[in-house]
Amino acid sequence: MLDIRFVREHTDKVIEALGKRNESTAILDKFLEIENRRRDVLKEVEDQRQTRNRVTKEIGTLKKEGKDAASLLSRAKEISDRITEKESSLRALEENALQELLLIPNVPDESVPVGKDENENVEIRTWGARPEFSFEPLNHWDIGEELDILDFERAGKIAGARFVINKGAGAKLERALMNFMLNLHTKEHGYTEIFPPVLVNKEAMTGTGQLPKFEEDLFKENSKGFYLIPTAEVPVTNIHRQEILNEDDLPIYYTAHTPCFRREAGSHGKDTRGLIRQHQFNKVELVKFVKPEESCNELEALTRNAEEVLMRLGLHYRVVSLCTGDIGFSAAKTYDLEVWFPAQQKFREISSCSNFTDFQARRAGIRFKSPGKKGTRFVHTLNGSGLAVGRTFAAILENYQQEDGSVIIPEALQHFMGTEKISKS
RNA sequence: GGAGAGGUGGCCGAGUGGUUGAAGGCAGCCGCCUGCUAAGCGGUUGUGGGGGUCACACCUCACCCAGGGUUCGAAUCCCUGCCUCUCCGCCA
Repeated sequence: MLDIRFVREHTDKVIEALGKRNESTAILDKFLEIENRRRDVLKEVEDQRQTRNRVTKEIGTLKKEGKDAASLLSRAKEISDRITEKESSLRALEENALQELLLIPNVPDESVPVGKDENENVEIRTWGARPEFSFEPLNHWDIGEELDILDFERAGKIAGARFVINKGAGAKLERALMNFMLNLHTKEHGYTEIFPPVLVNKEAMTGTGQLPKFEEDLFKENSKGFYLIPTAEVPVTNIHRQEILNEDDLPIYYTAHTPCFRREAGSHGKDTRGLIRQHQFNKVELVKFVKPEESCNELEALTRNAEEVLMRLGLHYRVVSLCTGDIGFSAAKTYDLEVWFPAQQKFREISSCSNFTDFQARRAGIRFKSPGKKGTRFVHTLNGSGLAVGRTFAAILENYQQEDGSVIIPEALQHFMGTEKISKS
């Protein structure tokens, strides 16, 4: 969420940001109206509390001296009643103001290209080259089923659409990818491995910005009100919720491998086949907590860390800077990594790396303190996929498929797979 | 699931319902002192909001797990929730 004072004092900037995002300023107007009333009532409440504190103290003194305080008592009672009344309307205003504020998106960074939708995203760089095939390359789901390493049909039987069973070498490849990615990030990129809960509470979901706006994207557990995480960003960022970190502890780098769960409501008919859009998928996530002045550079570094995975797997990809109309609600800036899918003849998102500036930190109350200095500041949080395992799996099948139906295992993975190739058994 | 105990500042730890934002200790910071170090002496140190200032100063409100309640007044009393710990049972 944005700083209340910033919204109040730089309303023009917020209006501009909403405009760039193609969003109406209606929420802002509503927020400001409530906020102004809140401040008026707050002033009244505080003035009256001050009076009450004075009278109350006097009563205490009189009682101690054994004097009569009856007249003051009735006056104090009167004031208190009035305060109680005002307080309840103040509480309502505070709650309403917060609810509106939670719906206002982050302000895009200056460097983010202005654009309406994904068509105006800007390609930053590409790596590698499209693989050449002497035959018509197959879709990964056909390859996977043919090799008997992916089973969508039976997954449908036990769970439903948008689920998959990995089998044999398919299960092993999934595991190899997770190990490869985690090893790279922990051993070479300096991230600390985390294995967090995948069921989280409402506060955690609000902290990273999934709630209240995107409830329909989430699976909710009914008996205790847990939510299944749509990304490890949620539990891992919330590790430090409501904490004041020491400046010396920053930056903090975490990586986590978790299953992710998404309702995919509103994407009926999109990517109905294959691994691209599943209700459950594995992902290795990168999360950073950094000082504000460093978050821009940290985003570049984080993105490079994710790219390294693709480079080592020898997968052709490009980096795209999302335009203002396409960046996520909580993000100030986002780079998407898109990997080449030969069968579809297009680049598909495989990682999304974002700088959330202080937007999540303010929601989640993650601050830091400099030793010897007064006050605290909000950290900046960043995260990115490093990478989505299912989509990486799919990309490997498609890019490394052979004419005989087998799939070559990229060298970086061979050690984890114990084999150079997956063939039909 | 059953039975208990407990949640106070960066940490430890006090706290008869009325100058307690909170004793004391530790740690930190600033001085002083002592060949150096250690010790010693004095002072100082929470967070958030509102007002105020060029900026300080300063004024004020709130905060002793969270949310309600009792009261003129709550860290202190009552209720609910959350979390932690111990014992029993169950369990991967």
